[in-house]
Amino acid sequence: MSQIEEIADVLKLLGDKNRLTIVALLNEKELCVCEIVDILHTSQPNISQHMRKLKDGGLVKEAKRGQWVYYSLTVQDKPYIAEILKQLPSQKVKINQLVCEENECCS
Amino acid sequence: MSQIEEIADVLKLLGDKNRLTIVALLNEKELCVCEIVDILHTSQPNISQHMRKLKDGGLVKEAKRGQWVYYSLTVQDKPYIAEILKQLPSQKVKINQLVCEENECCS
DNA sequence: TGATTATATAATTATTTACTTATTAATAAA
DNA sequence: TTTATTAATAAGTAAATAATTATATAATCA
Repeated sequence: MSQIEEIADVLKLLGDKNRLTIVALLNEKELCVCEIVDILHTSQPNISQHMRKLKDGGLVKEAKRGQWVYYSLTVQDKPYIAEILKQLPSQKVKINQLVCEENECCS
Repeated sequence: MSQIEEIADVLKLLGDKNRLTIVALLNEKELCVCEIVDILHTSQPNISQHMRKLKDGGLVKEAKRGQWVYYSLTVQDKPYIAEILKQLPSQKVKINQLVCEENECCS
């Protein structure tokens, strides 16, 4: 695959509102699937499938701990993604809301 | 539309091999439709439709001169696109090949 | 004027995509 | 061991997308 094609595929991954929001969230801290489901208000299988695409595209990695799977960004090798992340609004509020509902998920 | 949604839409535009190549080409110099058709080896309507999407997304502008329509980039307001352009391989060779076949198109 | 060239638009098709629902697997807790 | 909880997978569906083919518009030129 050509270099342009590879970059186009990465941008296609980020060209989806839900996936771009997930990446913005993970830019604040690693999160487990159920936390992302909570924040994005969509179904667990939907998020699970988005995470697989992001993983296949090399943008995130997973770490299983207990019954939870935590995802984190692996975009250090792609400087243009850092620039995109700078443009995205802070997700701190959403992350903090999670902490306030600790008994709901992943606590 | 949210800020994340707007950026996702731009990235979706760039997340197509043909459109990303067009943007890389226009980063070298403005081009008319028939030149882009020549370089990308696809049909004129196909390119025309990609150009409309890029225009609707605010990434290019058009300038009609004679029977030709020249397109150029309008991405000054989006710094993250500059960073993406830096990662793309140079299109100078393709542009120069165009010049060598001057009697074919847009000459 | 009529022919040619450049581009856009319309309609169609095939493929891809995001999402839902249902099910499975794995871990943990009662 | 039964019951929850977390996450992944499979199957199905509806919508979006890229490309093709055919046609229309507009400018230039003989």
